[in-house]
Amino acid sequence: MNRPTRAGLTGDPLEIAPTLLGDELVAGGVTARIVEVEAYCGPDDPASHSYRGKTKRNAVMWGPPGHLYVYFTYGMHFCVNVVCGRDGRPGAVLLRAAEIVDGRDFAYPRRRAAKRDRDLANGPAKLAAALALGRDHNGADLLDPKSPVVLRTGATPARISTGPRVGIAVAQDFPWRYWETESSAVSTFRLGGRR
DNA sequence: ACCCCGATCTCCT
DNA sequence: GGAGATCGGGGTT
Repeated sequence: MNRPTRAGLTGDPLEIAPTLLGDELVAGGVTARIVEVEAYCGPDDPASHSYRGKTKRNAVMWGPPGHLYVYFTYGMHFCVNVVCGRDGRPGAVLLRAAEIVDGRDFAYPRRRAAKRDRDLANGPAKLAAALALGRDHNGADLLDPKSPVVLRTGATPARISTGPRVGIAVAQDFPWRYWETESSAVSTFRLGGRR
């Protein structure tokens, strides 16, 4: 089992994001092969939680790369990001979708609405739910084998597509979303409203 | 105290 | 495949 390096996760989120495709996130008895991600570029990116500076909520993004940034949304869901900023600058890659390659028996009961394998983690909050990730995992070191959630390297997909990020109303011109072209487990696209 | 934000589910077509 | 309902928390005033 290959583990990513801290250096390999340090840099411009736009460069790190596609390299995470094909990697595996392991938690809660489930292994998820990442098939869709989005880059969030800190102070340069109005859609990033870190755009307006450091707060208690987003502090993890200023920490070392390779840690998990977990945020709560819609009053009932969590989404997870891999921190990747260089020199204490905030940056992160949102993990949007994955294929469950191991531990389906754990994932299904956590994803009551999932009818088929590809529904288990074809969205950021679904991914978090399938792996039972939540508040407690915020700040976890993905490179520490003792961590409750770890990352493994996997083969980068042969074909990668890019496009606008999902559901955000700013910076829509930037193709900062990356996905494995032929994966059936990518999320459904929505353009953000407003503004 | 207020306003803004967003992912998923359940129907329905 | 699409539309509408659902909810709690973060940040700022």
